[in-house]
Amino acid sequence: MLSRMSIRPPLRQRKAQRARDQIVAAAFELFAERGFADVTVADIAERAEVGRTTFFRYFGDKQEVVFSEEQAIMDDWVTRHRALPPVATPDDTLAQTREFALVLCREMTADREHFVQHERLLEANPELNDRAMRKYQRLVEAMSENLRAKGTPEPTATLVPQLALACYRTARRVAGLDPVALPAALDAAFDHLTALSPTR
Amino acid sequence: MLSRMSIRPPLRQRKAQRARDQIVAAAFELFAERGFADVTVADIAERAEVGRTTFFRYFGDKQEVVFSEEQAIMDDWVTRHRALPPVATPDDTLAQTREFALVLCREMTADREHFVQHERLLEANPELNDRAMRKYQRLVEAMSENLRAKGTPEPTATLVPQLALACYRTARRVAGLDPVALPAALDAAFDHLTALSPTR
DNA sequence: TTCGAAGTGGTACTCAGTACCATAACGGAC
DNA sequence: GTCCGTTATGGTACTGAGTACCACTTCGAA
Repeated sequence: MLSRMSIRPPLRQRKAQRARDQIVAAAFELFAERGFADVTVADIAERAEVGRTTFFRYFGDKQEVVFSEEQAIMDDWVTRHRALPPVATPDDTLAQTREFALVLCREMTADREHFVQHERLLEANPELNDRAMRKYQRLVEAMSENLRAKGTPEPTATLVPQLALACYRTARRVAGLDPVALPAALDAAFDHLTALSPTR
Repeated sequence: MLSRMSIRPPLRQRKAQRARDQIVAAAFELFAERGFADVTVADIAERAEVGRTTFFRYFGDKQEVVFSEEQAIMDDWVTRHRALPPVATPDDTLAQTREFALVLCREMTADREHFVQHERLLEANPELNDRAMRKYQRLVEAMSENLRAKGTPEPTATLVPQLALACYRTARRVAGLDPVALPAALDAAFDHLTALSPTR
């Protein structure tokens, strides 16, 4: 009966999800203990009680496991961004993007512990930072794609999301690892951006 | 006599330079033939007539050889940027950065063949693109550091170079691989940036 | 219960990157 | 030129990521 009411996914899927979760949990435990570089995929697989092969069936490479949660979140962000109403002028595009970026920033720092841990992991491992940049870049490109689909012309469609990223990086630098200060710093960065004028 | 007049570096250094050049040449030949992924370090070493070990003495990893020239150029850029006169306002900082970015952009696309080949290589290999982004980021951070050293306060010191990067990426997207169109597109991106106003 | 499909994990491989070391080449001294 | 300390070289051997392959198990639907 309960199984008829709640649409619970088939056993196959639940098992897969459990394996995935175990791998992620094992990986983060080990990374916290020894650091990313000193943990082998075999270590993770062993603690997660799966085969080494299985690890690679769930994650393309060792780095991906670090971003396993981010991916779903970003997909959600892109979907929500697509649902925003179209805007007419570049200024409105910037305003809308700014607001949206602030929401993302707040969500991203909502779990403060998690945010700090994640950022520390990236700081300690350049390869991970590279990968994170790629993710950000993909997010920004997806936003540009959304804007184009809603009629925003170039170069605004590309430029404005890139500006948002520039503001985020600025905020990230100014606020450091403080998850509370970050949204405010992002807002401030946008203020400084819009305060710039075409000197001469 | 000639050896007394021209200050030619000791044999050791010249040999090292030759080995380096051979490795780079061999690597690019092979990448052009088979693509980055299908060339092993052993292949490169063999064609360059050096040991595999020697390759890693000159380059930290396989990717670094792709950026071997860029590194020296970027160092030069940073030095020249440091030598720029200090400016007082954020608007002036933006204007100076804009001008500087345009110069870099022109230099970067001066050798059109090379530029196109390099960009194609990056497009075909995400890992290389990641690394390139790291390089750009480092350049931007160095510029921020220079600005700070010359008294530019935060967040301008961080924001403005990041904005320049945002404009570059926009230009790169709009102009595609066309090295001639790129500087103009960059200039246009800056125009659009400065045309934005604090709506509402 | 049975059968096809899909997931699992073991074996074995390639290749990047590192450590180590014996040997060769250099450069300054005489 | 000869000698010697220093440094570069490249060979051997190792670890670990990532891939290919495959026999075996488990699931799900009939």
